[in-house]
Amino acid sequence: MSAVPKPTADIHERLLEAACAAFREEGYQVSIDRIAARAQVARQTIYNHFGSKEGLFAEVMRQGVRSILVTLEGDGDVRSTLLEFALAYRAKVLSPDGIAIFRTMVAEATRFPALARQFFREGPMRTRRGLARYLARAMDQGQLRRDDPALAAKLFTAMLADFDRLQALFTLRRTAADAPKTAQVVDAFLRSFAPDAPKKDAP
Amino acid sequence: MSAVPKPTADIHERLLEAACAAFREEGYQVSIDRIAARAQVARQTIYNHFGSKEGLFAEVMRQGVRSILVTLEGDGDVRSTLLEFALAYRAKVLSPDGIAIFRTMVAEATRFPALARQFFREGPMRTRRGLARYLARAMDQGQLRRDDPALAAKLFTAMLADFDRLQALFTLRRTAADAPKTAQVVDAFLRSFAPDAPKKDAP
DNA sequence: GATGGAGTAGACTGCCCAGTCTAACGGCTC
DNA sequence: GAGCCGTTAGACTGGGCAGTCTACTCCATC
Repeated sequence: MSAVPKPTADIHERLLEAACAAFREEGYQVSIDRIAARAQVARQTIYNHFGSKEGLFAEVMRQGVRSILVTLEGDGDVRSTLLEFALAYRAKVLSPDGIAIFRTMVAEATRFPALARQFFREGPMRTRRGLARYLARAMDQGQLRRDDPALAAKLFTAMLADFDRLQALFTLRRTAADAPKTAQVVDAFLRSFAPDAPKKDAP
Repeated sequence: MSAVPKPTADIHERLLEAACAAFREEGYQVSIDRIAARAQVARQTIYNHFGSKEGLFAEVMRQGVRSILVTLEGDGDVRSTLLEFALAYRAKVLSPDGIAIFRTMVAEATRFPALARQFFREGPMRTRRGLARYLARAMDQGQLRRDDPALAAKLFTAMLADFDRLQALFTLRRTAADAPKTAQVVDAFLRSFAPDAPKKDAP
């Protein structure tokens, strides 16, 4: 099995996976040889498929950001919709993969400025825009106080991830992304963006 | 002046400064030779002073985290105290230096786990604890709703920095840390943590 | 069974780097 | 002026790495 693991077609896939794991564990400075060994592939094969180390890295990061994306579906009430999103968002962003991709992209942003911008657009910005659209609708329907939806989305995602991400990045310990904590954050957000005054159904 | 810039005593300082700038601009992988050239010093001198590249790096990062710290003094009302803190905090954390130190420490946290932990303790944790103490007092005095001060501090610092920091890290453009935006965040925080109900002086 | 495409092993080039070592320099004190 | 200390320039060691090149092996197709 270790002698003949070559269905010859999905070598590309295998290579991407190996490179992904290697870059996550060791950063961009991992050597091509180590990636090749990991994928059980000759070094030259990597150059055949991706042209250069930079090409491989770019492909891996583009794939990585997609794997972290979270979308939100809004059918229930605002709180449960936001809570569901919050749980999924934290699960992705604080996962070992999410932290590793974040770390690697931060580290290499100055070396690959275009890639870093793309990462930002297709990661944080995309999430924020989707969330802002939802919040805008909720504001229109009077379920949230009228305010800048983009600002609200920024603040919400910030509250969900920031401190725990710092902790994971620097202490290298996985953060316990437990549901009660997440609910606390959702409620703190809702308190700040609740509709102005309950004049209609309260005295 | 460039031929004899050697007061022979503060070579140590000059070295630290040069290393600081070099690490910020190029990351840990900057070569010792480049740092030496920058400080106009022989390579051997670096080893005399710091023992190794790692020793120099550790010293630079420890100094860096201190330079970013923000303390808060609470004499005025809550809002103006928090606003003052918020402005100072954003100015430090989103400054080119703040972003560069953050980037470097994130990138090297796996190589220097002990240093990264120290960074976290003496940076984000310290700030959060100071802020939490202040918030706890404000809660005791009824100026803020009773809640977990540590959580409130986490959320506040998150709202202040997170999204703009991402933007700076990935797009490499400096974020406009303008005062109105900061005030918006402070007010969003205060809305969420305002005292429960104005039962005393309102009907 | 010849051809060609994809993969492989490994040698090789050219480069960079951390850290050590040596010999010399300059200033300081006694 | 002898001795010492910190500094300096540069050679040197030992190592790693990206990317190229060559010679070879499969394997599928025709």
